Amino acid sequence: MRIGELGRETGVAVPTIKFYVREGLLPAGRLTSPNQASYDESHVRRLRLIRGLIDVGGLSVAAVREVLAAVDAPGGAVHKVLGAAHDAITPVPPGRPEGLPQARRTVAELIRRRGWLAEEGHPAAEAMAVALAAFQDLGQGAFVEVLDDYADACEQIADADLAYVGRHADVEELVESVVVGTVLGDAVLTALRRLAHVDRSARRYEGYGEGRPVAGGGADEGMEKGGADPS
Amino acid sequence: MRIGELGRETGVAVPTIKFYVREGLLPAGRLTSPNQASYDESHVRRLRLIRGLIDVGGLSVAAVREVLAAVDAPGGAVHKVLGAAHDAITPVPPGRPEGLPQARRTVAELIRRRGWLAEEGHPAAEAMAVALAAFQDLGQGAFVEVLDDYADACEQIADADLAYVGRHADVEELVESVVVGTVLGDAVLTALRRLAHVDRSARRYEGYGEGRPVAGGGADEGMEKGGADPS
DNA sequence: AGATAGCGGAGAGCACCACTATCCGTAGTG
DNA sequence: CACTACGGATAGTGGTGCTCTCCGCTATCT
Repeated sequence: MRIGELGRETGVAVPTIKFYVREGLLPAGRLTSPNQASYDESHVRRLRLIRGLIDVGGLSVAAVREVLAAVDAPGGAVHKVLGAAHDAITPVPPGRPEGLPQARRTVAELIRRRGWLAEEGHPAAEAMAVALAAFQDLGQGAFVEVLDDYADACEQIADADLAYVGRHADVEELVESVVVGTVLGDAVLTALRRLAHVDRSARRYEGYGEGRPVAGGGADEGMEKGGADPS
Repeated sequence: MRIGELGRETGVAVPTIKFYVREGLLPAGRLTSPNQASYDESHVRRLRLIRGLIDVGGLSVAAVREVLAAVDAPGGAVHKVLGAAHDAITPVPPGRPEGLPQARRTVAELIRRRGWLAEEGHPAAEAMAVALAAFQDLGQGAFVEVLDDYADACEQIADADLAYVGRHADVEELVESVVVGTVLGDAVLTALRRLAHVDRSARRYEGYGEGRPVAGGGADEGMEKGGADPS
């Protein structure tokens, strides 16, 4: 397969593919002549992953490069590889609010209370501390009172994620599913949270019946979970 | 208070404040002379909100403008105002994957199965469909099997959020707490999910004890939830 | 054999975004 | 009365994510 076909296959413009190769996101094709190269299914797969991380996950090109480096790393202990991938994924927002040290203590306390095996200085902990400090700055300091509800929910989600991800025998495949599950899973999770908000808000502030009852408007499709067939 | 003090108070550079005023994010100060204006606490508050949404929430300036427009809207029914704020917040990623129609059906089916009072075409539903289609494209179509676990968790979270937000009597205050809770809450939620992943992964792939036991390294702070004092 | 389309590689260019710098004339301040 | 800070406006900056252009070459069609 040549670059044009790769582009058609994935819906990515050819100059963009070249750009990704230059940027080290996508391996170059195998040269068959000094100026002809061939690409295979692994390129298609990798390119789709790149686009997914960028478009849906909202990652920057630089972040994608880091994530892919972690995915491709020779990989010692599974936990380490996953940790590296995780770190590459987790962004820590800028801004240094007033109450950061206090927020860090709140996070450390939460981790302790939960008995979580996580280091205090983990990027995610720092990101969370920044977010909590922002709540504080905005006069919403009481938000910490719902943290345990959030933590409960996150434990459930993490268990579900682990079970899902645990199916993969091959380590490389596992790492990729973790990356995808984490990054795209965030998108799904926030969208679901919005939908749940809409529902709860409708029930509370309308009168249980005013919102259009939903669905059923298009076709009588009876799709169950897991129904979509892979391409 | 003049612009310099406003800047010092919030940690935002004066030219940046001017920029926000030009962009319509922040109302101009009250002119006391043709070329002197005074700012008050509402400006401080609004500016902090803007920075929170941009830095922690990752919103663009344009998105912040929309959100604030919704917050400031004269507001009829509470549910409508919240809906407007919600829509302004929810981004729909670009990219049109192959399986989008199928993914939309999956989402509609989920909403129906859950009995959620949400419209099928809601931005969040669309965002979720895009994310699910991306999973499909990446060969992770089986992810739909954990959707109900995610939905369970989101219902709990939404209930906690509603209870938290429901304290506010004043409508404007309520809307702002919804905006903050939604945008910054996303940041907290994804960070917590990461931490839960780290914990579960450590328990599974290490041996329950290898990870550093966490916390306790800094001081013997005994902070309980809700402890941070507002500034 | 010749025409035509596509290719690999590399550099320059472009559009957008979120600021940031500069300038002007004026206002408040020690 | 010097001096800093201000409001308002315009122009410029740095980073990001592509996109364009050019080159000589190759594969394919007729």
